[in-house]
Amino acid sequence: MPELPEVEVTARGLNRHLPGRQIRAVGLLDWPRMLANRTPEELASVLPGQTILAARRRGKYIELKLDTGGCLLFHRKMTGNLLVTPAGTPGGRHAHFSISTSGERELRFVDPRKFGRVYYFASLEEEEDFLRARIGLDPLAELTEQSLQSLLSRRKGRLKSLLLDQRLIAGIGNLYADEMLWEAGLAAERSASSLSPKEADRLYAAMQAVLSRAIERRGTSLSDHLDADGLPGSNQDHLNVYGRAGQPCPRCGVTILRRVVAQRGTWYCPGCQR
DNA sequence: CCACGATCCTGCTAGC
DNA sequence: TGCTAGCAGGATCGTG
Repeated sequence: MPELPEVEVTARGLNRHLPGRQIRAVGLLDWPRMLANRTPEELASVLPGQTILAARRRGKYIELKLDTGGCLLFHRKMTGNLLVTPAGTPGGRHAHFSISTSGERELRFVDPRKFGRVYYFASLEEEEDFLRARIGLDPLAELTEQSLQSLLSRRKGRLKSLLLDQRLIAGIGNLYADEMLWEAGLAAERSASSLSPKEADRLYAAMQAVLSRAIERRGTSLSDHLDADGLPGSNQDHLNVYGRAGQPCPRCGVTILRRVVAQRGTWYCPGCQR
């Protein structure tokens, strides 16, 4: 599932390929539900002629800024990939949206599970209103030890629920939540407000380390993630707990367990997570 | 405020 | 071997 590192890697790739390219046409609209706030006809009439200025990550969303002041926004959800290919490359049966651009390129949204979504906003204000209601602080660019402390202290629910709540901290999903909780030696079902200042700082450091290492490894490709060039990452070879039930904890050797916390499969080490 | 369940989808896998 | 039922999960919405 694409989380912050996977989305960041993809956004960087798109930002190498797309700025300066002009949209020629919209194609492959076989799954209209993928267009969350526009009809296929609206997109086909408004996009051609617009030039892509830049790509960047917003939480788990990818934003393509356009020269008319609007933007496209993508959410990959579980199995979506955004790929840049030469024009005319066969799409495969799971490509549900594409735009062709100048320079004989094509941007494709490939998503077997069809959960992914595409938004078009005519102005950045419109986009900001949308995002403001959905994404909070960026864990790498905006969150500080102090702001994490403050979020934790105001929240009585489970620690893992807080990490997964995009309105508070934007970008962490199930896999990296488990990995950073393991790194910090904290149990997922702890009440967020029960963390000591020392534990909160440990969580902050773990968050920075886990996310930035995963970006360096170009993301976790357990099943679906590919970068904009169609290449997998390598972080799946460096997971400590996620998906490793029955195997020994790399830190203390105790057997890793799986249970459900906050409605999500949760892998943890009962030996070193308290 | 918080927990829990349902929904959307299809590929994969556990189990018969 | 072949089939099927059930699981997985990000975001959102509804209920307790």
